[in-house]
Amino acid sequence: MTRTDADPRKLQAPRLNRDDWLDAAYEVVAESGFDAVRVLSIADTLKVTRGSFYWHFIDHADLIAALLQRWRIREIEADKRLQADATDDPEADLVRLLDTALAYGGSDLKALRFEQALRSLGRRDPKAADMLAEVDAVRMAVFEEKFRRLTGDPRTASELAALIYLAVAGGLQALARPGSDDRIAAYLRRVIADYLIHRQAPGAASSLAT
Amino acid sequence: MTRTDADPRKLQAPRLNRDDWLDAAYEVVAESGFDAVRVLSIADTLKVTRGSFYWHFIDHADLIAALLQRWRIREIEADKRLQADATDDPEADLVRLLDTALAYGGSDLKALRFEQALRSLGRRDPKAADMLAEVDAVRMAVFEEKFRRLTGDPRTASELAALIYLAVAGGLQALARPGSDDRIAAYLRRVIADYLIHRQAPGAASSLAT
DNA sequence: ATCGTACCATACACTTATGTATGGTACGAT
DNA sequence: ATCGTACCATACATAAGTGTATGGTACGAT
Repeated sequence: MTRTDADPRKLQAPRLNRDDWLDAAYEVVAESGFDAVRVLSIADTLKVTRGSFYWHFIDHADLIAALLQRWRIREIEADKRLQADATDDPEADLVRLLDTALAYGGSDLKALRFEQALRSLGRRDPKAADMLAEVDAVRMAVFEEKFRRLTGDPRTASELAALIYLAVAGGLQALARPGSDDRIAAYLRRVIADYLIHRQAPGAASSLAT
Repeated sequence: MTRTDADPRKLQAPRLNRDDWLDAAYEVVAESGFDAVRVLSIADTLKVTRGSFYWHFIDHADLIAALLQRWRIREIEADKRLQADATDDPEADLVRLLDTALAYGGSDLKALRFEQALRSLGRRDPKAADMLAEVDAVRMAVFEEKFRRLTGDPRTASELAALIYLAVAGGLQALARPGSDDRIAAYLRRVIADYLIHRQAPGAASSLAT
């Protein structure tokens, strides 16, 4: 009754762990980018002093590294979950994958903003760039597998997967803007479904051979 | 002979002007983002002290604002130049526009990186976001005008223009990565030319009406 | 020749950030 | 009951950055 009220959920638990700090840092990154991650300001929002931080982390770089690692693990596991939901209809799977990808901008906007900040970091930090490349490859592989079962040609499959990934990335960039339109997502969905999944690009593979 | 050698080009001119500072800041932004713009470090690379800076600028915010303004003016003028090169063949114009846009990632990589950093800033700074929206609108209008002459329908034209812009934006994001492939640009060019310019999406406009 | 102005250096005050060292406290285990 | 440990506060040292005030210097104009 004095301090640590035995409430079921931590209401204002004064004691923190490593993940609490990571969560708070995650918010800052999604809001203002990696360069805005300050130990001092996070400590303020957590209602503790920096003494807490230097107990859970060795230094500032440790925080950033842990944040990247946690993102990496979670994203790869999310893709594993997506691949587990496969049916015997690759076409339906592709549409479903596209839906989840495009819903990224609507449902989990914070995660999208974090990833954008991470891509911004990746242009300077090689470690971040490597992680992004790895996660990108894993995600593309999900699309690629569907296309391979759909078309048979592995080369066309990898190219189509890359193209979809690029278009969705560009679309999400726009979707993350305030005042963005649902029509963009709808239009992207339509065009990709019509052209890439159903019709395919005649001679697209050979055009790359040159 | 003592100091200001009358060489045709400024070799190591000790005296600077406002644009020299803007140029140096531009480099920093393209390299490490807006958050890395330090008056002190730029003064070091320019081989002067901060006394020079506070002569040409009133403060740090002034530098950033001037940098944004200069970018804005230049981009709008570049688009005016593009629109001036119009022929009577909107289809050929579109292909040419696409070429210049995709060459963006290859030829002027520094400008692309600057713009990426600017978009990263735009997620926090409303002024930067406004400028980006304005320049985006101007660029899309260039595509839009071609599509309007090509299709006749203004609605389809604006939607096609938006889609091309998104796809190119996503593609450039990937093209800016080290070890990126020319094949991505080639493939994007092909798909957009085939599908959007030549064939068009049947029923694409009506799909957006719902 | 000097005089003003444009440009820069120097020195100071202030703020914000990191990292470290050390002491304090609550809480479960024994 | 006390004891260790996990967690946090406090205090200190240091660094880096901004902004300001003021003095210095080169250079063209007259």
